[in-house]
Amino acid sequence: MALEHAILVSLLEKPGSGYELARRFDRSIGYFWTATHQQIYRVLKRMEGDGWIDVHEVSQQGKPDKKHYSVAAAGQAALSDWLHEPIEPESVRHDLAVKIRGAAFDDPAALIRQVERYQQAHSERLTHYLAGELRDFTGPDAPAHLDDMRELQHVVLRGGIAYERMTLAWLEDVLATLRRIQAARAAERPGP
Amino acid sequence: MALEHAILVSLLEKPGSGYELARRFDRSIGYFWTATHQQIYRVLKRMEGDGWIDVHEVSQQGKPDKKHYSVAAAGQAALSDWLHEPIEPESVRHDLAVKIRGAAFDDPAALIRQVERYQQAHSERLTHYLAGELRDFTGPDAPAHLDDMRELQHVVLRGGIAYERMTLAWLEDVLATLRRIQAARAAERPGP
DNA sequence: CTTGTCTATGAAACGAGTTGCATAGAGGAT
DNA sequence: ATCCTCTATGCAACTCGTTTCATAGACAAG
Repeated sequence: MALEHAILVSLLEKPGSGYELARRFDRSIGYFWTATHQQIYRVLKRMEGDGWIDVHEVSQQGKPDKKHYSVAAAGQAALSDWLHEPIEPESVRHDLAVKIRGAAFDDPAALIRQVERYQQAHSERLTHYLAGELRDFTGPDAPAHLDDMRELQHVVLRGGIAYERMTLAWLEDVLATLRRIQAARAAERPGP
Repeated sequence: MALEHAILVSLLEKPGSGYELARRFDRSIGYFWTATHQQIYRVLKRMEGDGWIDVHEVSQQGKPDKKHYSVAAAGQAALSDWLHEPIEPESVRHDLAVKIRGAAFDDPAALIRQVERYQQAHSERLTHYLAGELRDFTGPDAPAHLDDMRELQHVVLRGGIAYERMTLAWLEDVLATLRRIQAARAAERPGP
């Protein structure tokens, strides 16, 4: 029920087309809210109908026409209302936690391999976040004075970085636990 | 697509009825995978049809009859297959991150209040996790030797604890940032 | 010259998740 | 007596998210 609001924020940060929004949802905003182009186009249409956003069609040469969206007054108001609502607890859905508990009833070896892959993916994501932070917020090219918008983007990014670091530390714990169990089982039923 | 698997794990840990599962999804398993009783009953029916779980109806006195489920061989196999699949990256959906970035375009005061409430909710959850850890895994009443199942439950709980601690630290950062912005705006446009 | 990628939008169908409602007896509270 | 909560299951309607397919021109690689 909040994709609308994520789109409003993204359009306030920078107006653009549905296509452009879809690419942003693969990057910055997308680290905290995923959406496919299908969802985005559908919701944009509804938001336009509700008067939350304004459109104007832009003819381009060599490329298809695009619809340029920007936030209307009603959209600003809707966002403001939403910001005043209580923050709902995230609805969690962690495959990994379920799989770890499932490993008690199966050979842990397969899961260990998957956790190692997962660990690498998170490690890469951390590297990516840190590069982005250096580039946009703390590096030599970053503006000396950050405006509110960028300050807030930065604190969200810091949250992502903290999350990745915490996850990587925990994954070490998980791997150690899985390997300990694997070793204990091997000792119980020794091979030839 | 993985509620089936969460149910399989929960039933392997302890067989029970749909109602009992629904309550577990409000507690232990529910911290990593949420589900309502509606979803659970629907999926249980499908799993029964697929031969993943066995049922036997239990008459009770003073209470409605219940259907007692346990995992069948086909269910064990399905879980094993799933554990061998790659771990998919969590699909993230953080209201709070979107709201923080939205605060650039609105008065931060309202959001500050909501973040403070949210902080308290996470603080309570951490306390709750720590009490559970003491009770079930490290306290005087905990069994001296933890079996694999409980070892793995414990490492998942440690993940939850690490997550809450990380979140609380980050929320302090968020509040400091929001307050700084609020103060800067007040200084720019001073009141009477 | 065919295949593939990028920009740009959209329809249609399906599957997952949410919300509201219904039933029904036991037991406790006011 | 009446209301509320707990146990226990389920239907129906709805919204949200995912997947597959379609169009269409520009441009680069092989």
